[in-house]
Amino acid sequence: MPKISEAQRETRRQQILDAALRCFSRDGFHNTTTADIVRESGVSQGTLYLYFATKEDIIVALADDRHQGEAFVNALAQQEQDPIRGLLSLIELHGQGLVDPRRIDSRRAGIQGWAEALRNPRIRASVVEGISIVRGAIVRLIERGQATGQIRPEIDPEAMARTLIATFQGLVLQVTWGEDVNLEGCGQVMRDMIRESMLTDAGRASFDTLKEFAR
Amino acid sequence: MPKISEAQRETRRQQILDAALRCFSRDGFHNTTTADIVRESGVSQGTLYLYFATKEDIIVALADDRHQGEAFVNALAQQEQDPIRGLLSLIELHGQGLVDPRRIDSRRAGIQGWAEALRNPRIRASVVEGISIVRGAIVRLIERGQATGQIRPEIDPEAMARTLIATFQGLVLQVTWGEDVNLEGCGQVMRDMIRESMLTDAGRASFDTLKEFAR
DNA sequence: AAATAATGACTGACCGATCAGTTTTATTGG
DNA sequence: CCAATAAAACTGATCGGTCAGTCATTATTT
Repeated sequence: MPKISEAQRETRRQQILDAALRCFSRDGFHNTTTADIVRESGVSQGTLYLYFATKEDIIVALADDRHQGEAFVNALAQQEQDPIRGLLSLIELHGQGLVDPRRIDSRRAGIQGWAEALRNPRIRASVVEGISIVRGAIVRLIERGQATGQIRPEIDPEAMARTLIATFQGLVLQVTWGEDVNLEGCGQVMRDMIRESMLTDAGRASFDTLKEFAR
Repeated sequence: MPKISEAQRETRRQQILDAALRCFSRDGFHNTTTADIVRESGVSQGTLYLYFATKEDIIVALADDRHQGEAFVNALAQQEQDPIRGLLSLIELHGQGLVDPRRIDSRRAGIQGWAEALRNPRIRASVVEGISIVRGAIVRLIERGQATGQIRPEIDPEAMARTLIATFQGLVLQVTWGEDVNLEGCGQVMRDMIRESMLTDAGRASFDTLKEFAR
């Protein structure tokens, strides 16, 4: 008979994951020892292994956790009536995540995960899945915009979505390295690029009414 | 009296670096042991430490080596008479590097370096330096284009350069993870974005005459 | 023979994972 | 309500294995 409830167990698990995220952000996956996570989380060495079979499982669990936020943000964007509005809000939300100081550890560990994804199939699967969620959301918004005549029909939604995501990924890198990025300027560039290369006249009309909203 | 010439010493050094690059690409920095590099390069454990004081020094040396190629490519782009042509050739060259099978190890180790740059000041310095070389080249091309009236004066060269570099970085990630990226499509998107959002009518005239060249 | 280069067995430090023992708590029986 | 009990949770010292870096010795060249 279980001594602790499911909720208690989940709390404990999160406590370990939170500590691990801080450690990974500070020292990287490989320079973080299980002893570090134990110290940071306050549980014992043995307890750690009651919740995760291996150190790698902790990393994978953190990678999988990221999907929740992504799925939420995308659902939000899909709700918008106007697909242009959906696109801009998606960009806006990702832009906010780029500078939110509460997400520093998440960004830093995330980049570690990008490197780890090269060699670790479980992490690659998790990373690729996360991106495909966002890409799918963008593709759907673009297709809706093409259906309403706001987005040029010759645009390839998949290629456009990948390119937009790539830009965000690169900005995450540069910002997280601590470079002095003029994010306001880069956002302006991205919005200009979208407005000028992606939208029809009708789309630009929508875009311009949302300008102050999307800034 | 030295038994080997400077050239011999350099060859030996490169032999170690080449082996290390293959190992880092395959296993990552942290899962590569000095014994692996020794096996792959054919030198002895002791010799390794005659050429590099620490394993970290090998990583830093590889990071620094990347600048040579970048500096060369940028010099090439600067030589172009027409700044639009310079920009497109820079993009073209980076695009080629993205798919060149001979550069797989370099791309994979490079991404490892991006993660490592978060915690290792020497690698961060090297990575940031490499990017600033490319950024500087793009900024100069844009400024020249603005001087000739081919590029819109309201464009912020720094922000534009950062955004373009960010896009490439993200594409490097996606391609290197083995995702099925439609690079032709993404290139089309990028060229469209540049043409529509960055260029004046005069600039577009230049661009269009180069279209077949740049494709 | 003297200086430099190369070698590879070795070592001390460290780390992920384990497990025998301890504590906590829900349930049971009086 | 209060022990008694047993199951589950927790603990932390310990261990087998690994690895970066060393150094006494050997090889090569002038």
